[in-house]
Amino acid sequence: MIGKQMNANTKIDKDDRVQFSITELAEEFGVTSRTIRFYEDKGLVNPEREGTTRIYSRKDRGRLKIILRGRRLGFSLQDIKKMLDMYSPKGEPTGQLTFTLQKCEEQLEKLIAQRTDINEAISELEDGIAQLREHLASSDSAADGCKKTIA
Amino acid sequence: MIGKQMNANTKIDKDDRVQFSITELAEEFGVTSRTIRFYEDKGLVNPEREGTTRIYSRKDRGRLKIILRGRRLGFSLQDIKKMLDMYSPKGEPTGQLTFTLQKCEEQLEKLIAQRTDINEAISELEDGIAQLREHLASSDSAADGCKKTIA
DNA sequence: GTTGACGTTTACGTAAACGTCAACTATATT
DNA sequence: AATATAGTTGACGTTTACGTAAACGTCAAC
Repeated sequence: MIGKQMNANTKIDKDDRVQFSITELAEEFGVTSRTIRFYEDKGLVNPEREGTTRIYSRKDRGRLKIILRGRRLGFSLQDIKKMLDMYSPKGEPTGQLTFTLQKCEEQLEKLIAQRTDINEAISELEDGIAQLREHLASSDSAADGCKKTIA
Repeated sequence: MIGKQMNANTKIDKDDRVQFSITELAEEFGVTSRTIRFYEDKGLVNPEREGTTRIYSRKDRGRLKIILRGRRLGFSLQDIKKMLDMYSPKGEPTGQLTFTLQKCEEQLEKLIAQRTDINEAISELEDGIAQLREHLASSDSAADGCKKTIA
């Protein structure tokens, strides 16, 4: 196995690790190994191989971290791939930074717009709930009022 | 056509209409007619037919309104269907009201959770953007810092 | 020498909410 | 009659991010 220990005097402590197996990373990041392989399919990671088995370096692990953060922030895998791709050839990261910055700003706007929508929806729902409660309180056969609340 | 006028002295003004064509409703609600037919496929509306042509009553129009509001509020078509279904057999709307109320409360919670997530994402993004701007301001070959910001 | 844990590939399945044809019908106008 | 306009059905396509078998390899442990 990769994740245990190489031999008796190679003491390796959790975070100084150099190699990781797919399930280790999967567990660490709370995803399935299928997910990680999927990211590979999409060209987001490229671990070494020992035979057919994937071996992940710390760089790979870092990329995974970035990928998952990107997902949390709502980026598509495509966008994340672009950011990652533009990053790798070192030298002039300005282009990449600009690109990433732009994507971030776009995403920020999207999120703000979403928040606005959600806030409106929340208000509407709160109103609707209040009205539903009224109807339930005075529950006779006030069937018509419902139309005007939610459904 | 249905939407124009029946004859010279049947003057019908926009909102007092009794019948609507599919494209009228589509335009009014900003969806495509395909969408409306899709809702029918899913059992959410059931317009009359004149031959094969769909004729929408004001009730149908009302249902559409509800459907679209439901969508805006983030309900699934399935949920909307249930609310609508439970409503139709008049008599004791209490069950339906309770159901709808419950769904609304669930949805409200979901939305609040979403808002929380989005707010966090927004914060992260704002921080990230700020850092990216810094890096771009002092753009030498500070390629390593990027990892710690976004990508 | 078998068990079990872990790994692999290939490939089809899923969910939601429609979009996009294609091919046809019906009505109305020119 | 021919064209224009609006409507219809049916079926397949789209998107995203994986899930879920199937069928098999590998390696250490018991």
